[in-house]
Amino acid sequence: MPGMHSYHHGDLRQALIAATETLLAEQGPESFSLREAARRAGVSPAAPAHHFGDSSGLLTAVATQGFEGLAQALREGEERGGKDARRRLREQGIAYVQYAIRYPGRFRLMFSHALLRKDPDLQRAGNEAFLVLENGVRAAFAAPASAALSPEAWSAVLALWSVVHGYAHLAIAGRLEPLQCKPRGKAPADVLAFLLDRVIDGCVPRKAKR
Amino acid sequence: MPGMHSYHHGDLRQALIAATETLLAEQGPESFSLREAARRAGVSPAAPAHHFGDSSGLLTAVATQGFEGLAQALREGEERGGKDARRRLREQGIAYVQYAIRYPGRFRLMFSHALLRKDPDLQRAGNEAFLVLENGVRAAFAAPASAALSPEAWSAVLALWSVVHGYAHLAIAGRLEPLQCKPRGKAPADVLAFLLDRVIDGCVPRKAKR
DNA sequence: TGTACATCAGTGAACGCGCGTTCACTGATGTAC
DNA sequence: TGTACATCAGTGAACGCGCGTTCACTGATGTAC
Repeated sequence: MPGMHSYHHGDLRQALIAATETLLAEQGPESFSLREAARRAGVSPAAPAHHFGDSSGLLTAVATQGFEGLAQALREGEERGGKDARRRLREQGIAYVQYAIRYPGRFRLMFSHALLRKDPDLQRAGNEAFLVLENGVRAAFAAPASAALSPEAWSAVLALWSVVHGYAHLAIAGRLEPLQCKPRGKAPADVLAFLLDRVIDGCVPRKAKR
Repeated sequence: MPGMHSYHHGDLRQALIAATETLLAEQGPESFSLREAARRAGVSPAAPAHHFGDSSGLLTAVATQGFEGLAQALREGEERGGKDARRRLREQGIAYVQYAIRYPGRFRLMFSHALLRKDPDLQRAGNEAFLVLENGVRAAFAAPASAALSPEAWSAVLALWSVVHGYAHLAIAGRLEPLQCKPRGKAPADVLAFLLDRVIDGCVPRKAKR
């Protein structure tokens, strides 16, 4: 019954995840505390243990959802790129950076190895996101779905991941703000798009053989 | 007099910085504690306050030295590249990643905005490192030292910084290990060099007009 | 050269704090008969 | 439909911990005369 105060919460699991997201958005993963999350969810400090074991269990669940959301964002971005494989890669890259900037705390948590458990769900979600990129490059190299990628294709995967990951971190850390006045007359979004096109130029063949 | 136990330490300031470096190497910046640093330096918990004010003061001093070391490493790397401007850029990028991998805790601290003070020395040291990259790109574009860089050149600066920064973070976070078996027959160092060359191909003109 | 004194780096005890986790418990829910 | 009981989500008080910072102090150093 909604609105009722009851001894049992109903969906404390999701409520704790939501509270954690709020905390991450406010202060980042380093200063997260299990007690504060419980407080935000209106529940005693011992309650989370029933659902997540300990602090890292809750954070791992949040990071897992984070990777699922990232994979989804990448797929949507890719779709926005239309039919051209290289254009699809560019849009996927933009989506990666936008996701990181929109959810900086969540994004940083997702790569904060020390705070997370080794967990099969987390691993799966991480791989899922990575596969979107890998398949995007696969398409751009016109490589068959089952075969191993060529060293050049792997290099493209790594370069693209590195460049969006680095750009995202620099943006989140506020390192790009002092530079944004320098390339005059370009909106920040255009800067990233142009930059990605240059990297793709260098790493992905313009004409894939069919 | 060396070896003497004396009421005054002699060079507590550097000793605390050294102790902090040890802690950073062991556990990363998140779990740094001022008390532990004092303990390692063999000094009471209140002593650091005399030299650094508070915790963030000490960390800021360490980060400042870190940026100075990075700038130095970039210059040395660049030198290793010989005369060709594009080759120099590549070696500079390799040096960036190597520095991050060699000192992961220090490197992460340097970009942990929340732990550091706004400090003119820190700012200066950060700019110094950035200028090494900017000047490297300037040379590759054959741009005069005083003029503003073209949008294309700025894009190259951003792309190169992003790619090495992202690669470094992914490597530190252990995200690249599972991939290292995939591009068969390439040593990790060669992978990075090849990747950087591709990015430089895309961003930096092959023939600079003189 | 000797003495008085200011300076200030380092002491160590104490403060209050928020934390993660434990524990015996309580009370709502759902199932077996 | 009603009753007994097992289950288990959530309570709230308590634990011990390490932390950053404060405070009045102490003792070595260096300078003025």
